[in-house]
Amino acid sequence: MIAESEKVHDICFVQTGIIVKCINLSSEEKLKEAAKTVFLKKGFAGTTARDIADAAGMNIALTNYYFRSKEKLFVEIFRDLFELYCTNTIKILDRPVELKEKIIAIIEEDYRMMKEEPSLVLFIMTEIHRDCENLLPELSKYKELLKGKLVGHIQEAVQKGIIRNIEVEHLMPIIIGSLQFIFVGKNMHMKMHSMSEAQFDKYTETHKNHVIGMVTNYLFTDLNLN
Amino acid sequence: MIAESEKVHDICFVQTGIIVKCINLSSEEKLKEAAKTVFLKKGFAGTTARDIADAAGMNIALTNYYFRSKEKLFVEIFRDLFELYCTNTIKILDRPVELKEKIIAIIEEDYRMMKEEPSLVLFIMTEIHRDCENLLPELSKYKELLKGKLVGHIQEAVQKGIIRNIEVEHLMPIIIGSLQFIFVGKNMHMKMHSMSEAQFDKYTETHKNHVIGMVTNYLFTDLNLN
DNA sequence: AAAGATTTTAAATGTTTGTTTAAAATTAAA
DNA sequence: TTTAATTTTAAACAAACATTTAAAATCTTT
Repeated sequence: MIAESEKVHDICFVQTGIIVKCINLSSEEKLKEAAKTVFLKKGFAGTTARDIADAAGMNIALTNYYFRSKEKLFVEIFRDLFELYCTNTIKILDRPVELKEKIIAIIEEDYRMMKEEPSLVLFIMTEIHRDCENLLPELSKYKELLKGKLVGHIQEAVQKGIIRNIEVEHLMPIIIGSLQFIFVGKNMHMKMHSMSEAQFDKYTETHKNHVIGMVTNYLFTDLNLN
Repeated sequence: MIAESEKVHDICFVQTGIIVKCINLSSEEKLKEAAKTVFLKKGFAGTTARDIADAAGMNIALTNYYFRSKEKLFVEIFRDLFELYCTNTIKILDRPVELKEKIIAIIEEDYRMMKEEPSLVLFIMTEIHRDCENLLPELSKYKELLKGKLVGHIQEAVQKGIIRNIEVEHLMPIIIGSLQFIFVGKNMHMKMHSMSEAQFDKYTETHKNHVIGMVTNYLFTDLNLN
């Protein structure tokens, strides 16, 4: 028997050598973390209950004991990840800075998120493609949040003539699409140009800078030319 | 019974007016077409042998009779679809027109292809993510073709000062990324903005025009500003 | 029309799937 | 320390899975 204090998967907050707080990840949490990793890698259809149990180092029955079914566990994880995908952008819109600065910050933050979880976007798109209705019942929440925080700002900027007149539905894809595409096709691009992980990191950073230039150039300059 | 001469999907080898050999490909082709549809919709892991047989209206054993296994059939279909994905772009590069015109033509052609097969890009990215090594053993073929046809043209244009100095590895994603992203996230965007299929068509066309403006603007104008 | 080759079928194969069960092990409460 | 509640386990479950088989049906050749 392993003593409680020796169990792995604890998170300890240490300040100047002293353990301030020590949280023992419960079996339920360990299972969910392991499942998240596997689902992100293999998707819902490609993941078996045994994959999850193996990744967590736990018994095959525990998924159903804690989450009742593979699908219920998946939906829980998907909701978390979709919120991560959406709220990153939304919280930036609250910053009290200029629109151009905001848009650059969105791209930078999006880049940071994808660098941390490169398969997140492909995962979300794949699973929505598979089962849109069940996975996005509350999409309108994010939709309203995003629109509410953008529309006013955009209209004001359009009237002032500092930004191109663009529908809000097109603005976000214009801003984030090109960079997210690179991560969606990560494996293809890596194989295509024979890149290592480190080289891919450099590649995406360069690409991010191209995107910042391209997007701001299009939205904020030469409005009379097109 | 339908007479042999009236059957569709026959391929006949004729030499000096005489039928030397006549192969009826109907069942094999029907099966492959049905499998292509199902794989595009559900992916490899989400598709069962029964899904394919049902879609083709044929017996469950025929996949193995004609293609030996579900995976061999899948690989065959994936190769076809990946070629479709790549060669569309490559053949445009042969046109004897200016670089700017070529890039616009690539976007237009890409748009046409995705309108015809909206789930193609997501399918390719998902499957490469799942099994890159097995699915892309001959990727270098397309890589060389693409680079060979672009590099010279780009370098020349850069020297003439008519295009921004950009690495060829970044050029294609800059051109096609933003628009392909819209189709990768088709279901999400449709649900997000409560669009019908017809409305999505209009949406993508508008987006395509934004992309053309944005890309050409970035690549061909104001080179001194950034 | 008969013989031979090919295609299609229904049934069965063994494996893997998600899930359940009931007992064992562990933890918490008395 | 004993009892009760909870967690973990190994085993079993039916259903679904890809694939195979051998017979039936169809087509081609003679």
